[in-house]
Amino acid sequence: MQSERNKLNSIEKALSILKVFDSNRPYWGVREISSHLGFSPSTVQRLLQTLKDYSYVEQNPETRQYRLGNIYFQFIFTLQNASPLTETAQLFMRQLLSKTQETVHLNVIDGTERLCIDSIESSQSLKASMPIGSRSPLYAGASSKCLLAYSESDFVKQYLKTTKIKAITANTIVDKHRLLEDLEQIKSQGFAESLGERNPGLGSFSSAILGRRGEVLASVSLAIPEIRFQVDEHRKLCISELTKIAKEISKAMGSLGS
Amino acid sequence: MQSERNKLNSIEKALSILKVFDSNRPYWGVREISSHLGFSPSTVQRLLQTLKDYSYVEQNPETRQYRLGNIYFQFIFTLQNASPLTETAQLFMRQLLSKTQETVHLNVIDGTERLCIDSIESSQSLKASMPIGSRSPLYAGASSKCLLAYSESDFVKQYLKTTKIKAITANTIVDKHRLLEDLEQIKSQGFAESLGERNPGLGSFSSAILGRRGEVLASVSLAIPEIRFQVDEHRKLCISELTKIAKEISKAMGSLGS
DNA sequence: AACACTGTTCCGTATTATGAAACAATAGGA
DNA sequence: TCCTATTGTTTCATAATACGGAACAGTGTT
Repeated sequence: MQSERNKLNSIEKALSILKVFDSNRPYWGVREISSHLGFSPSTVQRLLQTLKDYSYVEQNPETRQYRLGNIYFQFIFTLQNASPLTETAQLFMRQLLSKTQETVHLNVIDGTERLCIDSIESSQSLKASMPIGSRSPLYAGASSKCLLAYSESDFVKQYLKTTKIKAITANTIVDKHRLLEDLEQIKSQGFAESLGERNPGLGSFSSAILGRRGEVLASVSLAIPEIRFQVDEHRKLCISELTKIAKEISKAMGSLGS
Repeated sequence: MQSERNKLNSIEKALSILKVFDSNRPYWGVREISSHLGFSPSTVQRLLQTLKDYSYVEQNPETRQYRLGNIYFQFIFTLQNASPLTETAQLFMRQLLSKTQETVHLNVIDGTERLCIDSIESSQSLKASMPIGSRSPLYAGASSKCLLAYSESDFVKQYLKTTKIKAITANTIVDKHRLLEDLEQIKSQGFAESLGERNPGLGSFSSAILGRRGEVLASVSLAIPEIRFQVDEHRKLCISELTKIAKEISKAMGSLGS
């Protein structure tokens, strides 16, 4: 792949430039990007200028360095208002928050990862955080396992075959057979559960949202601090409210029910 | 400018294509975009293909139509974790939510509009909503007026000269002199206030976040349903907590204080 | 079966993106 | 103060590549 030396057209170059901006390195100079990507400074400069004109990047007038622009907020706004999923899910997610007082989030499969596409945080002092845009591998955490459990078996097989499971915490399920058993249990009981598979001290319940043809569209989840996750009464409340609301969203999305 | 018929390079064309996707029209076909923008179908097709490779758009395998992709969640994640503003503000915003139980949001000036870049929603049954990415003109609503009040006077003059104020609701301040008086009052009392200037039944308080050189970086705001906005005790609590926290964020951002 | 739509591919040409080099502006030493 | 080593930015001749008309390949309708 990389032997094909930079067979990129101008669009690909522009998009590659946008990709270099991340949390670790939000600010970049022209020549930094140039040497990082192997494009000439003038090319980088010209592309950045265009991207700047369209608000995809901003330039600090003092340091002259570039960072991401504000246009992405627009796209998120569109995604959350135009996607039938997010739109209908939001009402129900709020209900779930008010009933459980725990952080509620919505997740989809993106490539081979779970992607959080919406999140409403608990207002308790001790609560789990789950920012929009956060990702995790599909084998760790209730939301991930739930998405995987309801995926087509071909996809699951392929995924497990090509994925090397790395323990993120001591509780991550690293054995593929145990994981498969877990997926079966999730389907039979209607929800996924995890404790500290990704973050120590953090528990989670998750239930699937299914579409018209029974395919998995997303998973709704509750992220719960361990101290409350262990309280039996609270567990029961969370599980029952969560599964109830997941069914309601599924219905609203056209699912025919089980 | 517009007489220069479509003097767009390929990048500009690609970015123009992305712009057609909005809440009103989230799904587009190749030829629809083609006739909408005046680019040839083959050009649109080729550009969409590239954008698809980089997750900027997705294609529905059945309808073959295109919609926005998932990459924007990544950018938002970066923006919220790499921007010193959002990062430091978030902790304080949560404190403000738990003390007032009202929806807290963070806003910046983007062009000639207020742009909401972060939001934590109240978990009360009756609460104001303020989605990330939402916008309003700089003359309506507490958050907007607050941003304007602390902007450089040259900018304010220029803005008022070039802007035609349209009443959004019956309560929108349409008189420029009254607006200027309001801005003065905001600066002297340290917070902005509005009731139903943009949405009937919705009140709001807002306070400015200032940077090292005293320039306005953002505004933190509370969005409050009118029924609670009118309760004197609650008003006092909200105002005092809001102004306190705005000062703390400003301090954390390097402001020298007044 | 013919038609009217889609999205997609092909291909020769002319537009346009390209990178070396020059320019401009800044900061830090000596 | 001058020199150097950095920046970001502009220029320009040339080579590369983006372009659109036309053809292709599906789909659903008439």
